[in-house]
Amino acid sequence: MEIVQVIIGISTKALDRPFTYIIPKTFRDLVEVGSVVLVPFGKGNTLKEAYVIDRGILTKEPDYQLKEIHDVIHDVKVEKELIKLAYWIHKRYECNITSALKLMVPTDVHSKVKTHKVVTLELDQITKIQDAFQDLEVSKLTTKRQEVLKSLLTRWHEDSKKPIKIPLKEAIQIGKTTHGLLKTLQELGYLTIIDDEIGRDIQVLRKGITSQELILNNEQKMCVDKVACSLNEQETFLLYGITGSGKTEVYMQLIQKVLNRGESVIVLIPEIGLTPLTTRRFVERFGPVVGVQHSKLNAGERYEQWLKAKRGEIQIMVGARSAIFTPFNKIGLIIIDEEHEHTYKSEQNPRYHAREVAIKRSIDHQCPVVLGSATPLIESYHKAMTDNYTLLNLTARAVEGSKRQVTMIDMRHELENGNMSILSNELEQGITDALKKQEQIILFINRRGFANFVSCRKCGFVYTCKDCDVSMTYHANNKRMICHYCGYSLPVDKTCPECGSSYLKAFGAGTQKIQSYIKKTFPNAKIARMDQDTTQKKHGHELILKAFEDKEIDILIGTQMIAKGHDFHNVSVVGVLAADLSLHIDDFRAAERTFQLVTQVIGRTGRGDVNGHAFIQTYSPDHFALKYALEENYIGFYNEEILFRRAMIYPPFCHILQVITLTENEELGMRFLNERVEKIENFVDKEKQFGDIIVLGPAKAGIGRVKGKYRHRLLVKGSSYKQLTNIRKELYNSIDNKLSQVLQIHVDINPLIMY
DNA sequence: AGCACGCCGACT
DNA sequence: GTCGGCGTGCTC
Repeated sequence: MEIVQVIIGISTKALDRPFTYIIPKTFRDLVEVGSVVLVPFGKGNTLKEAYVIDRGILTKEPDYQLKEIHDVIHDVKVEKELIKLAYWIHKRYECNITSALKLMVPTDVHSKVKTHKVVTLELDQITKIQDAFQDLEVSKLTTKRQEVLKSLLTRWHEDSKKPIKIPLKEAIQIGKTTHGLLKTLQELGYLTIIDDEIGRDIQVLRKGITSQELILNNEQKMCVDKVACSLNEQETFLLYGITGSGKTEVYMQLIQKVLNRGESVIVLIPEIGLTPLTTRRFVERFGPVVGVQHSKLNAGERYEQWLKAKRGEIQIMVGARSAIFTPFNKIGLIIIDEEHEHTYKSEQNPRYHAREVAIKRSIDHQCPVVLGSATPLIESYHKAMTDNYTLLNLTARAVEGSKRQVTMIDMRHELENGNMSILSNELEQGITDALKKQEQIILFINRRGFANFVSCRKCGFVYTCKDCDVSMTYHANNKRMICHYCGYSLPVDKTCPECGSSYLKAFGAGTQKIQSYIKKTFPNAKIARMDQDTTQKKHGHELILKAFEDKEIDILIGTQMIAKGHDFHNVSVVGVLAADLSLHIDDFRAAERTFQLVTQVIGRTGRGDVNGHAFIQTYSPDHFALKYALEENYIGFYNEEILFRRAMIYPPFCHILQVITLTENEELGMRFLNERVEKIENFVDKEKQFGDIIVLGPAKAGIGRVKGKYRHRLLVKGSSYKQLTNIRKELYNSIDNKLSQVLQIHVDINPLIMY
């Protein structure tokens, strides 16, 4: 009897093992390793999707009744390489094999959202409708049909001379009608319903002009040549290239070489929503062989991209973290741009790091990996220094021309000189000058909302969230205090809720406050704000960025997201309003993160024809991270930071395991972690060879309470990843069903953000 | 994730 | 006595 081993598509501990099913005769030719099948499961025989991981012949009769495969999803199959990869992820990141396998298949494969139907009205159809309205006797338009067509026509702009396109669902809504009626109208020739295979996002991207290869400078040529030499083998390159050194062109010429060999390329970028320009450049160069994968695609669009990659209809996949699982037959190159970005590490199970997965896949495909950054992760640069990665340098600007100047402003002096405002005199003058010359300005503040916290100057009362241990942020647009951790909000009072005095005052500045201040100071400037609050809508990012690019905005104020690799040519002034904000956080990466951020912001200016000037406002001008960022000296920063990492034993000199417990009972979390520490110490003693384990904590986490749950943290440092894996296993095993109801844990090895 | 079994309290 | 609450355990 022919049988298969399958993994049931339910991510739970109890089902984290193979189950055996019989292959019915009808499916003999269809079922293979990697097939996705539907099987009856459990007492109720509910149909579940399952992944075939093995196929064979039944040798001995089991003591339970075998069931048969119910159906095969024949257009979906997971390649053997990716099944192996799932097992690797399962083992390395300690997640259910099911959730690892699910990474390999686009989500909702079976929800049948494979195509996206669109109602279109071509220009001649619109004319036909209009004629029909003139002569209702001859046309077969019932009142209902007329109404539907009329409502659809409201989407038409006469002067645009473009046909209408409306997603079917939307058309049904606006026409207050049904699919059936629209079909009738199609038969009568008033409209067309088509399968829009690819989402609109991608079509917009495709409309670009094609671009030509640029001429490389010597450094760039050397980079291309070096990587091109290893196209037949696994090698990891770290491409350290300062902003404006032309990394993207290096990527593109390498991609061309790989395409010429008939192989495929995966390009990872941190978050596509933030960098539509980068994506567009790939599409403009390589046209229809480029696929795009990101979080804003719907299930159908994602599935389409996945299939195209599988069928070889596309050869380049540009995407965020999850694009690393693109099912290409033969990968010839993997590129990870801005490799230091923390978005490459998944914050949910499976907590994989795309760089690690990339290197794993490159071994299977025997191809190079290129990690690119202007501010490589300290760990990565260290790997390059110790010959684990091959270092490639781009130290010269690819396009000579504009220059930039960087000024650090000591805000303590501003205060001494009587300037109490958020802007230093120098930066204010810089903005004034830039506005005069019709050049653009970017102001960066790493905090959204209006003010950091609101407090009473009489009694010291501070608005804090009722469920989280954090102060709440004032949002001016709706005059409410908002908790940025759970979203809880309160209307703000005129008087102190504690002592009734009228001395409530907002301290610290967020994007909103800066915006209102700038508006007052520069009343004639066009100002926009870009942060989580203004970009929630689907195309929020693109709209603001586009408006800025089209010079409809003079001053752009924003958080992190404006610091990413945008390429604006008319920006002459950038200001970091409070460079200290990220410096004093409780994380060993504070200095590194500040360096990255300031470097990135500085890199936003002086990109085109206009000379740039970056202003860095700080209360700690002597901090080494800021000093080196100002000098645009990564190597200097690395050399100093690596000493600190070595002395204090932090990555790359150890691995870190972080345990966060969430409990409603404050003591429980602490008690649990203390018990674990005892266990870990015993455990380590027994296996003397891993004697370098260092336990920090347990202690209340930096943010001690979120959404009403107490958070405790334990850190375990050690040189052996495997040993930390063992500790992680022990942690998971120490929680039974009962305990898991009152205590949740999050365990992560080498997290990029600690809190 | 479901579904059934089983052990308790509340009610006809 | 019976109905139904959900804690516990199993699923090829």
